[in-house]
Amino acid sequence: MSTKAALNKRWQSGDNGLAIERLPAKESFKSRAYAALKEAITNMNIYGSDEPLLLDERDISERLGASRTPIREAVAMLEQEGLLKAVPRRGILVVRRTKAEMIEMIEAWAALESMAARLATSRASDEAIAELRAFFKEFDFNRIERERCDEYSTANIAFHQALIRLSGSSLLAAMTDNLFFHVRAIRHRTIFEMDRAQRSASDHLEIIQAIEARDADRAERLVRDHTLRLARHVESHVNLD
Amino acid sequence: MSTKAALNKRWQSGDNGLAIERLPAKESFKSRAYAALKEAITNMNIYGSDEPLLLDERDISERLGASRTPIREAVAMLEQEGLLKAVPRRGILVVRRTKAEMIEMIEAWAALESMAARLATSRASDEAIAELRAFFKEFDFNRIERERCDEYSTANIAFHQALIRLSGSSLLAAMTDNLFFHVRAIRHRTIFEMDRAQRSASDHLEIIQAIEARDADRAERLVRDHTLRLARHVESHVNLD
DNA sequence: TGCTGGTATTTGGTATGCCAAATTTCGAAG
DNA sequence: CTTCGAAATTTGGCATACCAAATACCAGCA
Repeated sequence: MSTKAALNKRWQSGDNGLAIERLPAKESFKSRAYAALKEAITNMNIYGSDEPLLLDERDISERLGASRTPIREAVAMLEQEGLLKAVPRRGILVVRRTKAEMIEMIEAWAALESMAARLATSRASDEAIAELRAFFKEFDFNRIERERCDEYSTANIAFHQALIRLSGSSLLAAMTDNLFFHVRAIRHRTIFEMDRAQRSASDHLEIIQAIEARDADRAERLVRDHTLRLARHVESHVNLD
Repeated sequence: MSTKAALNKRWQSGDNGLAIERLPAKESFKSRAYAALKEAITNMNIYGSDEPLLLDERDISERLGASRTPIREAVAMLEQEGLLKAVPRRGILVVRRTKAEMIEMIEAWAALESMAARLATSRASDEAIAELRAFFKEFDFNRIERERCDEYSTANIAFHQALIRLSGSSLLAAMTDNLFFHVRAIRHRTIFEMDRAQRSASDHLEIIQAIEARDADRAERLVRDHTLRLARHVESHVNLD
């Protein structure tokens, strides 16, 4: 290979075993705006009122100290993610999910997490599963009593996330994280209802036992039914729209 | 309500029974660029070579007859979707999935479609299921022989999409569509291998029968195993990376 | 007082231009 | 002929300006 040719493909596959990555390169305004907006939306009580929640590009760009361009790119990403919706000449509004959509999300969650449980039974190490059990101990009813339900809900989801990570599939983790984001958004309105359906510590214990026993079918079924039960609960007890 | 107050909430809920929608409002360059780029990427033989596939903002904006701004927003969306990756001072490259990622996608697909099958058994009408069977007839082995495998693969995926739509969940449909996009991308390289694992018409027939019999557990299991079989096949017979 | 029409303002969409980082070019040195 | 490095070029990130559509405001009329 001539020198010239070598130069021309300088970074096409420079894989010579050297395990170094491109250095962090301070993240762009676009990325920072994306993170800031997502964070802001997360901490927003989306379902607290019925008024349309709308943002203003110029206001955001001012507050973040950047021009509108990177903000608009961040908004485009969040729009793709389904969190925002830019309406021409109106504003950028935070999307509210309907009850039907929320139920679909919980069903998708049930699908993904039950698959994760199945995969975990054949892939997770005993040690990793043990960590799950240790994690589970934190879901002590005593804690539930004395801590804010809001925090408990967060911890509850963390348990499910830990379970999903046992599958070793980063895709299942990513997909459910996105679903959890939306489901968590209605916690302000439905925290009490949802927790009642979700905090069945016995369910969690059974799930862990099934995974420990490497019983794929049982683990999958328990997780699926556990989450589908939440879906049915939301269907009959939660009021959105 | 005063006139002023009425004006202030003019479009919050102007629902007075008049069944007219906001007129189409010609889609923005951003949307068109997004569609055009996605279309282009779809028709691209992503795994046909090992060279990095990179795009150029200025070139694209020229060819689409728009400025770089809307193109950049479209790219940001496709980046969020995982199809592109903009690398500063390098270019916008089309993301290639590793074999491990591809397997994770097929597993997620198995999770979502098996849930769809379960839901379909309790929600789909007999008529809708019948349509599925009619659709299935197109998957005649004779056709397989005489048509291009490429087209067959597309039709095969269409069958799975039809099944998923039976669930009535547009979310499951959307999530799997996205997965199918990626899985289809490697068809050029692995079409023969993948079809061998997927074209088991008998599997499809059994699935339909299970749904017709409203046997949720069986339908779910058949769909799951059918797709997980593809995952294992890809794992052992497909060469990526 | 209440409604109407016109005007000023707001707001997202798009085009342009500049900048810094990274690459490529290319000529001089060895 | 290879190597080296500085200049020229390329390329994405960002800021700014302008536009058209839609809204908000307000004067004027009934």
